[in-house]
Formats: sequence, structure tokens, C-alpha cells
Amino acid sequence: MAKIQVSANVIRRLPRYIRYLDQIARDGVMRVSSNEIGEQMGLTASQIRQDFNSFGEFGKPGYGYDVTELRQQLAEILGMTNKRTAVIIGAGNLGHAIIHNFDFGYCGFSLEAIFDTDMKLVGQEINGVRVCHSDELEDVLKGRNIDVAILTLPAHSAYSAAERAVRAGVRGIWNFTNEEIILHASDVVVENVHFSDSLLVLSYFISDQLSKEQS
Amino acid sequence: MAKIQVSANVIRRLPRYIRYLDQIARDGVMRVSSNEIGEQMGLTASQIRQDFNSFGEFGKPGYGYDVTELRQQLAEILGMTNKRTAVIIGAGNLGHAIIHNFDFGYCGFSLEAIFDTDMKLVGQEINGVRVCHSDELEDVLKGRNIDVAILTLPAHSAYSAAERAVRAGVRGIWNFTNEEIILHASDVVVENVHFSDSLLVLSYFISDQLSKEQS
DNA sequence: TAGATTGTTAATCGATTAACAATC
DNA sequence: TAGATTGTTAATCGATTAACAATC
Repeated sequence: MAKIQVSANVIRRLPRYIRYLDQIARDGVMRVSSNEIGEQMGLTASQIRQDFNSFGEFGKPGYGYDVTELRQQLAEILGMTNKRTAVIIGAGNLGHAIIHNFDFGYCGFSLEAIFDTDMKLVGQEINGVRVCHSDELEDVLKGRNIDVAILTLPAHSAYSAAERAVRAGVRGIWNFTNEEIILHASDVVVENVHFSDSLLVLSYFISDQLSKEQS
Repeated sequence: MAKIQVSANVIRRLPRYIRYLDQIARDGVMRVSSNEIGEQMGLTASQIRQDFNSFGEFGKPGYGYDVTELRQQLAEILGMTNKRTAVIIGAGNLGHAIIHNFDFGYCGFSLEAIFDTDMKLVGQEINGVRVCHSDELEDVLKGRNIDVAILTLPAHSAYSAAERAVRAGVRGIWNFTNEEIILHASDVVVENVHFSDSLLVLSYFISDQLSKEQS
């Protein structure tokens, strides 16, 4: 199946559509038009129809989109119904926060193991998931089929952890460290969550906004 | 000064340039060309020069860019040398992680207060910052000049917290909850860090990659 | 049927890439 | 000076928007 390549821009909008659809579904809305979505999300109706049509025909002319069905289709595209597996490397503050609060199930994931070097944690369970020593990374990963390694360890160890995870067969790296993980000659996907990038961009737009107000 | 509007795409690349420049500076590199940057960051030299020239002339023909000076200029643009202030609303797992681990100074920020409703925390200090009860939000914010409210509280309270912070005069919302914060008719800037969006996108690209390998 | 709204093609707009004169 | 690399203009490419025939 020679699927047409869909741009990353489109993909990154999909989770927002889902959030919006979930929200109106909670309010009891059954159908919605591209016009309504656009108005409430600040996009054009045209763009929304183009986005959806990258993947198929999800609407009915003269009717619009069935909220539940559209939600379902987009969820399918994003793989929310997959059964993917992840391990988390680094059970510090951020690791703990993700283990406790993040809804892996929502994304179609399950958390299979936690790695840390702190002997006080190794052997224990956090939120029902076993903590292994980081030295066991290869053993544990090769035993099971793990899709994603989540990096929540100190930045200076991030690179080597990523490389070990890749050698052990993960397909993706979810990087929360401030380290730029560039994997040359590899088809492993890296997705970064750089808190500082986000705050810097916010800071810029605040300055921008302030300078506009003065003129 | 009628500054030309620079696109958000360009702005979002700036923090990455800074990370790269810091990295090569650590390795002792003093000068760099757009070509070298491009090669190592996976961008074209053209794009890099265009990006920089949105803000001024930072290089010397025939020479390239002075690493320190370029870094300095970009830091200035992003406001890393500002003295901005932030408060964090919600001192749960994620709030704690940010309070303990996030480098506010790097972004030109200082954390001025922490809000929570847990009476066990109120009155205490976390990492040297006082925890106030969430009811005091307006009082504390109006007393000081607070630029940004960081939302790390449960999603169902996120919206009302955001609105209260906006009324109390913040200029930006840094939203870590899974709630979509849309502030109509307001010039307050919202920047979202949606973990689940990021993991879903990663999941999509993994599937995409796998389907490519099969063909 | 008439009205509404889709899917899709065409037009526009903006962002990226290429090219090159200016200059260190 | 000759070589290198910038800043910047022009060309290309891709993404967004507009328009409309198809259809529920």
C-alpha cells in the first residue's frame, strides 16, 4: 500500500482534534461540521477538511462529521488503539511524575519497566511497575518487545542510554532531557519534550505582544 | 520600531540553535559557518542564514559566525537575559519535578511562588520558594509583577486557574495540563506542553517507519 | 426537493532553497 | 590577492485558503 506521505504539520494537529472532539462529546454533541471545528479551534474549515482527507473520507456531504466516528478514525490513525510498550529510564522527580500521572493507556501504551541506578529503588515497584537496575537494560529489553524508551534521567547520561536502548531494539525515543539526541543512520524516531524551548518561545511571544501594545 | 513579524517556525528553531552553539562552545569551537551548522543540525545553510537575518547581521562574510557572539545575540532575542517572573500552580508530582529540576535561570526566569491547596504544603518552602494556598493567588500576583503562571494542577481546575491568573495580570500561561486553554479576547500568550500529543506523534511516526521498512 | 456541507481541484500565500554579488 | 562565506534577491516548493461540483 503506497500511502501518500502526510506532512508532520498535519500529524501534530491530530491530537488537538481529538482533544476537541472528546470535549464536545462530553457535552453531548453528536455531529459537527468543519466550520464549527474551525471556529472553535481557530483554524479554517478548508484546512480541517484537507487534514482529514489526507487519510480518507470521514464525513457525509450535507451532514458533517459524526463526532464519535471521527474521533475513532483519528484515534486509529494515531495508533491510540495500538498496544505499544514503553520503559522509562530514570525514576527521579520527573520520572515519578510521569509514572504516577501520565495516562499511558490513552496513548495506546503500557509501561513495562522502570530503570534507575538508585539501589534504594531497584527491586521495588512504583505504581505497580518493577524498578530494575539500569545495567539490566539490555537484558530486559531483549526479553520483551519494547517500542519506546522514555528518557527522564540526567542529561549527561541521556545519550548513552539512548544508544543502548536503540541497540536493544526500541523503535522510538521519547526524550525529556535537555540533550539533543541525534541518531545518525538509524530509523529510530526521536521525539523531544524540551521544557526550556517551550518556555523560551513563550517568553519571546510575551515580549512580542508587549511591544505590539506599545504601538 | 516597526519590527517585521517573524514566523513562529523561526522562533521555535532558535532554542535549538542555542543548544547546538552551547554544545560546540563546550568543545572549544570559536567560529562556525552556516554550512557546518546545517550539516550537523540537518538543516540547509540557506535556511539558517535566513533565520538569523530575520533579526540582524550576526556574521562576517568570508568568516562565518563567532560562536559566542551568535549565541549571545540569539539569547537576547529569546529574552534569556530578561528577568521574568513565574509562579507555579499545583505542587503535585509534576510541579515538584519542575520546581526541583527545571533551570528557570537559563530561560531568564525566576520562580516567585508556589500555589497548592494541600494544607500539608502551604506555609512550607520547596527548593527555597514559599508555598501559598491557591486562594491567595490574586493577592500574591497583584502584589508582585508576575509574568507567567505555570499550570501543573489537575486538568479539571486548569481553566479556572488560568482565568484567575489572567485577571490578576499575568502575560503568559505555560500549560502542562491536558486541558486546551483558549483565552478569547485576551492578549495573554498560551504555550502548551501536552505530553500525550508528543507521545501520540511519536507513535504515529514509529508506525510510519515500520510500514516503510516493509516495502 | 432545497439546503447544507462534504471531498477535491485550483489559486494564493508563505516558507524553504538556490544563486550570487558584496565583502571580509 | 584569492578563497570563503556572508546577506539578500530570485526561484521553487509546499501548505493553506478559496471555490465549487457532487451528494447526502
